[in-house]
This record gives sequence, C-alpha cells and structure tokens, in this order.
Amino acid sequence: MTSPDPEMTPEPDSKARLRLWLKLLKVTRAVEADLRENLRTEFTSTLPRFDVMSALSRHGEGLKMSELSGLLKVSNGNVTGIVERLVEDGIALREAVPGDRRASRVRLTRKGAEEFARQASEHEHWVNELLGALETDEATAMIEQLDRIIREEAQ
Amino acid sequence: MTSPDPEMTPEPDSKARLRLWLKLLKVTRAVEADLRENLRTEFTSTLPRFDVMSALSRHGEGLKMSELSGLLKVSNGNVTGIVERLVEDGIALREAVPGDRRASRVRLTRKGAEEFARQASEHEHWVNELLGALETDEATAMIEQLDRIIREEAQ
DNA sequence: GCTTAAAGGTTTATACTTGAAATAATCTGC
DNA sequence: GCAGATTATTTCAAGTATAAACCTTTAAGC
Repeated sequence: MTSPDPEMTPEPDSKARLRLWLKLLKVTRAVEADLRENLRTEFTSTLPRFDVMSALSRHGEGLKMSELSGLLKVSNGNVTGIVERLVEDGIALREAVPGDRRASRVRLTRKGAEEFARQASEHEHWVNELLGALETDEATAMIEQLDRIIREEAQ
Repeated sequence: MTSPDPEMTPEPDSKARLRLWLKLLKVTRAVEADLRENLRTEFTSTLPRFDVMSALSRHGEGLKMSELSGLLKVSNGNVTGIVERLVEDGIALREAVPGDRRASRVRLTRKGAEEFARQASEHEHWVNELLGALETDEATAMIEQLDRIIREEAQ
C-alpha cells in the first residue's frame, strides 16, 4: 500500500491536480445548491429551466432543439422534457421551421422573457454574493486559467 | 460591502464574477462528462457510484447513511438508492449499529475495495490529463482561492 | 412512567439526465 | 425517381436528484 519511504516521494503533480478537481467539484456543487435553493423558494423554478431560459433569452429569434442541447452540453432527450414543461407553463413556445418539417424552433414567450429578466437579475446578484471572496482581477485571472483547461480538453 | 443604491445599475464587478461562475460551470461539466464517459466504458459504472465508493474507501470502518449524504452533500433519499445498488452488486454491505436499531453502517466489501482501488488509480490519471493545462503551483493557488469561496459561503 | 421532541432512514412524487432505440423528414448519388 | 444515408427529434429504460411525508427508535423532561 503506502510506500514506507520516509525520505522522499515528493508529491506528484497528479495529486495537486486531483485535489484541485475535488475542490472545483465542491465549490460548484455548493454554489449550485444555493442557486437551486434560491430559484426554488423565490421563483418556484429550477436550474435546468433557468439555463434553458437563459439560452433562449440570448437568442431571441429562437433555437432548434439540437442547437439548445448543443449550447447547454446536455443530451437531446433531456432538452425535450425541459422545454415540454416550459411550454406547458407558457414560458416558451415552439414554432415550425419553414422548409423543414422535422425541426421546430423554440423561443421565449413575452411572459417568459419578462420572467427571465426578473430571475436573471436576482441570479446575478446571488452569484456576486456567493463568489464575493474573489476580487475582480482574481476572477478574471481564474477565467483565463479555466479557459486553458477547456481549450486543451477540446482539441 | 457597498451600500445599496436602488437607482444604480449593477457594478461591473458582478459581471466578472458572473462570467467566472459560467466558466466554472462549463469546466466542471466538461470534466465530469469525460470522467462519466470513462467510468462507463472502462468500468460500466457511474460518477455517483464512484463518489460513494470513494467516501467509503476513506472510511474503512464504515459510514452511516446520514454521514454519507452529509459528506457528499446530497440528499438522504439519494444515498439510499445508490447504496442499494452497490449492495446488490456486492460492492458494499450494511451492518447493524450496536445500540441503535435505527441506524446502519455501510462499508465496502473486499471485492468493493479492490474494485475501487482499480478505478481510483485510473480516475487520478484521467483527472491529471484533463487538468494538464495547469502547472502544480497554479493548481495550488487556485485551490486556495476556491477555499476562500467555500469559507465565505459557509459562514 | 409518560409525553414529546429529535434523530436515522426509507418512501413517494416529481424532475433531471443519459445513452440507445425508434420515428420521421430530408438529402445524396446514381 | 428512389434506395440509402443523414439529420432532427422523441421515446424509452435506468439511474440520479430533490423535497416532503412518513415510520421507527432513541433521548429528554417532567
């Protein structure tokens, strides 16, 4: 099991990265839990719903289902269910895509857009508080490092 | 803390923190997706199972259900289901807690411990590759910053 | 002793998530 | 034209996740 070598064995790089990964997981889960709790109590909603609404909000012209799942990096079938419920609640609507009867375009209703505006404002406020331990320049630097991870991973 | 100013638009700091949050989410989801995929193809297992096995591995004497859910920061009922399946697969077992007929203690079986050892080794390797864009000192520095977020959030 | 409160877990209802299979429409090459 | 591949999406089964309701067992007060 453990090496009885009391002399050396400097901790390999992989241990530092593993600890970082566990910490990343811990932070994001903690923040996510807070945001989810806030969405639930303040707006009777959920994080996946917020994410979909957010994507739709940034694309007022609407998004196809596959574009949505691509943007959010979730499976196709997943989006089907979330959009279904958003449509039931009058937050989103689907319209036919002229020239392609397979696809449909999803976008926010007026009510949905108004609702998202309210939620997004609060959401930004929550995040700002939750990550308040970091100064702006620290946040910016961390973004750059995280971007490197994404780029390396994507190749 | 800044004093509340109802007439003002949110200060730019919150935008940097919001961008950081979105990036954190993006990275952890990407890494999680890779790890999940690897666990699935290499070990026919899942991330939640790995997380539970990992916690049990660090506590050879076993954990109560509530201790498990507390450590993993997930709900009680959630752990019930995962442990149930681990027990079915001969990975974990439950034993009675003497003096308290409500509780039970969960721990890895011998087979489970061996299986986890194999998976943990690969897991560390995967993480090391996925976070390879960061040097050890960068990783260490980021851990410190993330810790500050957790501490501030916990108060 | 008895009552009540708290602790440990499971169950339930609902929602989210994935990967794979199924369905349907469109495109391609010939 | 049309068989075969590709694209867009839904359906399905299984697993993961939460909050809330519930059942026991244990602890605490009186």
